[in-house]
Amino acid sequence: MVLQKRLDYGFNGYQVPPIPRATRSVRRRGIIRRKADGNGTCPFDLLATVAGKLLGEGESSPDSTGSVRGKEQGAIVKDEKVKEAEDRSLKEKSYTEGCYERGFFISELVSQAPVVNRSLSELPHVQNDTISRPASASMTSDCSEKLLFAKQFVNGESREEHENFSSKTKQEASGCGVFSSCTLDTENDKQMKIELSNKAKVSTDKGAAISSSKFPDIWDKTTLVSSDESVKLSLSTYPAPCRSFPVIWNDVKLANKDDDENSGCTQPSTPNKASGAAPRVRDWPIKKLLASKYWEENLKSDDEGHANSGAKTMHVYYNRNIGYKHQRSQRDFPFKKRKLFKCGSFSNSDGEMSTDGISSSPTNDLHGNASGSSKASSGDSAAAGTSVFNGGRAFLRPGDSHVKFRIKSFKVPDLFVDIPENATIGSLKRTVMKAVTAILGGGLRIGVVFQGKKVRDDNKTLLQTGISHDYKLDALGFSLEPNPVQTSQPLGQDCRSCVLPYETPQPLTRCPSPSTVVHTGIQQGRSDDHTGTSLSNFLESDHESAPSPHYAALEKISTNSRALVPLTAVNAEALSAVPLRKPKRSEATQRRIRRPFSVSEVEALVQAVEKLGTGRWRDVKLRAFDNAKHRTYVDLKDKWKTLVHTARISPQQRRGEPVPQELLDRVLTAHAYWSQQQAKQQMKQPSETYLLL
DNA sequence: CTTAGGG
DNA sequence: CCCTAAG
Repeated sequence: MVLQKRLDYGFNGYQVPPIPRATRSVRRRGIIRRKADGNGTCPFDLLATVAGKLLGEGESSPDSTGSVRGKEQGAIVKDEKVKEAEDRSLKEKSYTEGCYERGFFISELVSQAPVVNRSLSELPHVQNDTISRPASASMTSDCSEKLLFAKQFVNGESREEHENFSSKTKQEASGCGVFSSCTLDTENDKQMKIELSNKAKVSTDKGAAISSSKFPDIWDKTTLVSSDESVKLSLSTYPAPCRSFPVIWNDVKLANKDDDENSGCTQPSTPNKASGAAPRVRDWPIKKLLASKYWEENLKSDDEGHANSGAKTMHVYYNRNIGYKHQRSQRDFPFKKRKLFKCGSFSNSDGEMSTDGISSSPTNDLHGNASGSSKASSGDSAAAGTSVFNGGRAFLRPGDSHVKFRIKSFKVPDLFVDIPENATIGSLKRTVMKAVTAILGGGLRIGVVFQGKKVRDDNKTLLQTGISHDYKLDALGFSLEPNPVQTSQPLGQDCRSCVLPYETPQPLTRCPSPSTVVHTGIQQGRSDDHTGTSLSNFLESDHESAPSPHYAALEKISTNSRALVPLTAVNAEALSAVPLRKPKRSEATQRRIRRPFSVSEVEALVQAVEKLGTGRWRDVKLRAFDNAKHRTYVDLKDKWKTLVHTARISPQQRRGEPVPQELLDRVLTAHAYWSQQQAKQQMKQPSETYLLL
């Protein structure tokens, strides 16, 4: 019936001429303008009406009658106002929260020669996850990387404790969690016991001989100053040669908990900006630019120390490898990539091991450092990135020649977890699990340190090494190191590519030092992102979809595992100081979830397009999907595109929820009609312009 | 911000 | 769906 009716009208019914584009303000009142859309002259209106009656749907085409039309308009107009207001508030809120959630992560990577890229996807254990993560984790072999963990100081009380992470840094709750130093502890305190015969060989990788010193640090500290708010970022960096994989999980520390009373971070809703009102999104670009300027300048001039004059200071984790003394100049090879997730630093020189990792457990370690908290230890030990064993203990078994080791726990490499704020706890767990699994699965190998020295010779027996049943208990240690990349490493360089759970390599616009790259990442809620881009994403994120207690998640985890240390969030100002990063879709920017159009939606879309044409998606959106926040006009446009395509292909080739042929026919019909209209318009336009000229 | 298209 | 060039 319907079809028949339509045929009756043919295309002659398409009388609705495209409405000339109006200015935005006018457009806002689009509904009014729509009045001009032929009073029911549109064949589709009639069709709809007829169809509606036939189907008993009542009024399926409000536009068919003036009265109904009027109602609709009024309603829409009103709704729009409300909506706009709501949107505004929503956006603002989002923005605020976004700033809050944002983490700040800067890493610099300098690489050299052979580049070995390794993407997570290559790792069997790592699968696409719900968390947004960098496209691919890539690492350069033989590279050194700098990583800057920025911590934000809220009240200018930052202390220049370069070596102390646990300084009273003000943190903000951020979506990013830096797991610094989380001991992988076997559940229930089970311990790993390894029993080896004295003849067993110590297996270590010899190749790892490149010294980190090869990549002198170019700048240890830098200060970032955000232009408008005088926020300063004191950044410290440490070289992180790939060869060493930092295995560190600091105790989880919830962003604001201990030292953040002032930051008010715990309350997401409280903007942490000193300036007060959150900057408008539009200001971003400018701010970013300005900030970048400062940034660069500061990088150059602030090598020696942070100019800590700003009221607010971004503190950065400072990781310095011990014995790292080379000149920066040596480090000017082109960098290849940077990633959000930094490959931890690890002292390369043999002796350094001993000073590095410290077990988070109070237990006396081999090093006897017994540094109280892991956190402190990680902070204290310059090579924070270091991974080290802890609790290595030997059991002596008088009778035999076997040596028993009790490895209480291994530290895990730094992990950068970026997860939408509304992700579930479960997904967070999975995310962390995957990251850990990825690392443990293939990216690690064991290093052996004996009496403060790294035992490189895999062929030596324990006995030869001195690890006998009567060796000093505290002399042996193990470390987790990045696994060398099997495939590439022709030169035998020992810079193992790090397995990066999350990556964020990106061409930097430019860096102060030729070889240095500062990579920053800012986390974004739900829509993640480490960049400004994310902000917009964040704002646009669909709050309806899956809101989840982000903080709660962090809290919970931290409480349970004490492994979460949210990356210091950066406030708006701080964010603005993160310019070096090309807004290229940040890691965090996760793709919106796919939401197949339902038949009813298609119906609505078709109907709207029949009436409005194919060039007014915004109006289509307003008309038919005004309350479907997740459907943007671009989405509608895309859907129409696919619909047209679908209608043209054979039913067998179609996938997904089948769309009624009837609708597809209408699609083709309407598409053909409007295409023709468009063509006509184009024909006319030129001539008119021509005439005018 | 919207459109229009390519990816 | 995303990304972007254009307008």
